[in-house]
Amino acid sequence: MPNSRSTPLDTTAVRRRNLSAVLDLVHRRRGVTRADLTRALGLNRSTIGDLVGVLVAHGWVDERDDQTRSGVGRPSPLVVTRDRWLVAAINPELDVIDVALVSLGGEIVARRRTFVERPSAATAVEVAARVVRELSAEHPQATVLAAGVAVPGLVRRGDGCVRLAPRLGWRDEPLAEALREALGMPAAAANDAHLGSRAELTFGAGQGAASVLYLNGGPSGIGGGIVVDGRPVEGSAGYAGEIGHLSVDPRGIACACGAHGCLEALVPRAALTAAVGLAHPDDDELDAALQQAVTAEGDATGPVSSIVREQLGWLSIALRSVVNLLNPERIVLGGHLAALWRASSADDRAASLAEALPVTATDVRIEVAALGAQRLLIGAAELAWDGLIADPTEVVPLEAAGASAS
Amino acid sequence: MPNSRSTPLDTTAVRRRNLSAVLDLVHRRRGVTRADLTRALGLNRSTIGDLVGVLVAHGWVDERDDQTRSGVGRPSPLVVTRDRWLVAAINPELDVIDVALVSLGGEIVARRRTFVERPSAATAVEVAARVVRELSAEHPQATVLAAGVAVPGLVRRGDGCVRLAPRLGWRDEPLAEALREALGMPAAAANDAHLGSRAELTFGAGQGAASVLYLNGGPSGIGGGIVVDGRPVEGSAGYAGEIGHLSVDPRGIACACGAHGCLEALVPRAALTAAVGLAHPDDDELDAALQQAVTAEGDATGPVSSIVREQLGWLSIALRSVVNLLNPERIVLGGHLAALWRASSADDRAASLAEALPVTATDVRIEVAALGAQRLLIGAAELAWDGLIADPTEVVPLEAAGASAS
DNA sequence: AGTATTTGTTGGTGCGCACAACCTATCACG
DNA sequence: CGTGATAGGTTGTGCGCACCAACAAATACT
Repeated sequence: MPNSRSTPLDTTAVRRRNLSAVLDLVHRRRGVTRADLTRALGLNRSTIGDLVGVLVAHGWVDERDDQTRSGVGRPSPLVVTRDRWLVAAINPELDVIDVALVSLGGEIVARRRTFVERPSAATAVEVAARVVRELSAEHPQATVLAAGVAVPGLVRRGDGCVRLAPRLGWRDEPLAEALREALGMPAAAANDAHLGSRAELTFGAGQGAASVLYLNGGPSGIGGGIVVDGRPVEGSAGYAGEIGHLSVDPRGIACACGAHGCLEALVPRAALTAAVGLAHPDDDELDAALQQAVTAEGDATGPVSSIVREQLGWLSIALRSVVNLLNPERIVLGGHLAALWRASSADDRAASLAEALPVTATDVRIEVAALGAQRLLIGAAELAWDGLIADPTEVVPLEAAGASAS
Repeated sequence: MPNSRSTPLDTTAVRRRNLSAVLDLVHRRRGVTRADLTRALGLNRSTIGDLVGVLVAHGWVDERDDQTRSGVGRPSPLVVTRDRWLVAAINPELDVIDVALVSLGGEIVARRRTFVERPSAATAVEVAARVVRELSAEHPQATVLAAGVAVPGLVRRGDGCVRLAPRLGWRDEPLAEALREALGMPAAAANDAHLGSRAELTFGAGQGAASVLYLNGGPSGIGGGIVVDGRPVEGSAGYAGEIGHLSVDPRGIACACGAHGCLEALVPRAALTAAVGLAHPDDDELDAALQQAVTAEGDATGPVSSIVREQLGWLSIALRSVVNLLNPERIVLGGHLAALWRASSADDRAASLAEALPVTATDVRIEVAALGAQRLLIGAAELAWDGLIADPTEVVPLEAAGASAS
């Protein structure tokens, strides 16, 4: 049943939701006092005490004294994340399969990069499953409960089927299902830019904002993630956020997607790397080189500055459209778009939203992504955490938690 | 607290939510059997019986035998909307203030159009309040509980302040507040296109879809409403949905907003009315005249057909961008965009999403708005219903309902 | 040391929903 | 036209959960 104002609830849903709300807050803040929880959630002190007790019993969190705090009144114990339960985060790329174990609070506990040239989906699943088992064995005190995959391509909502990943040459691969079988645990897959935006929203440059627009520039194009009222926008089938294929110039050059004048065709990373004369820089190297080149030129008419300026111009047109369309609170730029932004002059940056509607544009903050190279793994972990945080007592029966917890 | 996975609940929230869910379903379907409710909401039969009983006691709904149904088993009573409680819907326009009383189920019970040339906000509030009282007096068996206003302009989220309504010449008018005071009841205001999209979503061409993109073309421009996963997208401050100010051609002509190449600058209603030689046609007249002109020409190179074709071209560019960005399930076109769509050739229509990403474009259904001239009033009523349906027992104490009912 | 302040703890209360058993109304079929 | 099957409303019981109020504990201020 779509578009209903509210879904019905039963009595057990109350407990589930409240446990979930507490755990979620501990997750995003990595440490909260019980007093904080009562204030933030508006529940009764005794209720919070009870809920935290349940989470402790199930091995999700620990309680300990809060040294740092001071002030009148009885000190409130700090509720902190624990490494008893982990999730696996997986990011298959052109020549490497990146796997990590991530704890509650989004911290990477272990990470291993395995080099494989253009893996098939089957190979990727196999390698990922093996590495997850290896890393898991190296952390015997912890248990991995679920997995999330960040895929550079279009992933169908619901079943996590990769409809198209041009960079990897995948087409209609039931990735999440295969991984679920190979690992014997819940697994989910989603577009990498979507997950990047989730990571930035929860732990990075999007923190505190309710509606965020995230644009990431990579070697194969520009992807994006949209967050509205705190919820990621997936679109009806999961393919939302393709900001790279916004039409920016109807008479523009052809794009790999078959259309003309797409943003990603007009603002390619390759143009920037070529301008600074680097073959395969990572994002940090590109960022540094661009800044250096622009300062060296000193003048906005220099060759590198001109390219930066031209690209920023196209980006501004896209930003203007999307700002008018979605009225976001914050825009987060990642990858080469971050480098482009930082290399642009203050004037050009200030002018980037000059053509957007004033009421909308004045309150938008444009920021550079904060999470760097771990972004996709953290985002993939968030995806895996979703189901667990939504129902913390279902996934981990009390006996299991009690049995191996000292 | 923004972007949290779930908000906490208390025990009373269960009742509230379930009452709200039942009432909402009756509202959108205008008549549901108790058996339907049990199935749709997944609650126990006894619970549904109880909830319906409460709604009946508070004067929201009636129960009566369902004549139409047939089949084995005990017949289930039909839960139907009642006219005991109404909301006021208000739509101030350039030269008329349109006021209606709307019942649960979105049906217009009474409507009065009052002609006023370019009213100030104060005048509009005064006239609206007077007309609401008049209509209210003509329906003594009913009570008006809340009001909603559809404003042709940018309305701030939260307080319903009209930041800018160029057509009316309003600027920073605290409309909702003024109306709340004048009427002595809750009042809310929102952008007219947003409310149009809500009306189409609930009762019109958007029914059944969870993510809908709505574009409406009027004499003063193109507005839009976005619905994602069943929820209207307002943006951080309420100004989302300005599809008319999507950049479609960076070298295009200047728009009233100060930018260049906005969709609404390139697809003006005036061009179509001029092409068919009508001065001030309403949407239906324009639609009929366009269809007639195009069929008369027979040929795609005729003058009217050319204009239609050119406008559809620009519209297609905008649709392509937004489809790639939001992956909607359905697109609903209203006003002159509906006329434009219907006057276009089948080939041109089929080609309109040719440049969008195939996975996204194949499942999009493009439809023409279904609700006609009542759309904005129904949408404004929806806005007013929001608060009432969210908490049906709070607004109407039992005594009040019992006292004047029966 | 005494008081004010903040917070955790405990037992009692109310309430909403699930469940099961029972009752009722219709249809189908011989 | 009666009997069985089917669908669905009705009633009473029990459980779970959050709230509340009073109490206990741990700090800071004077």
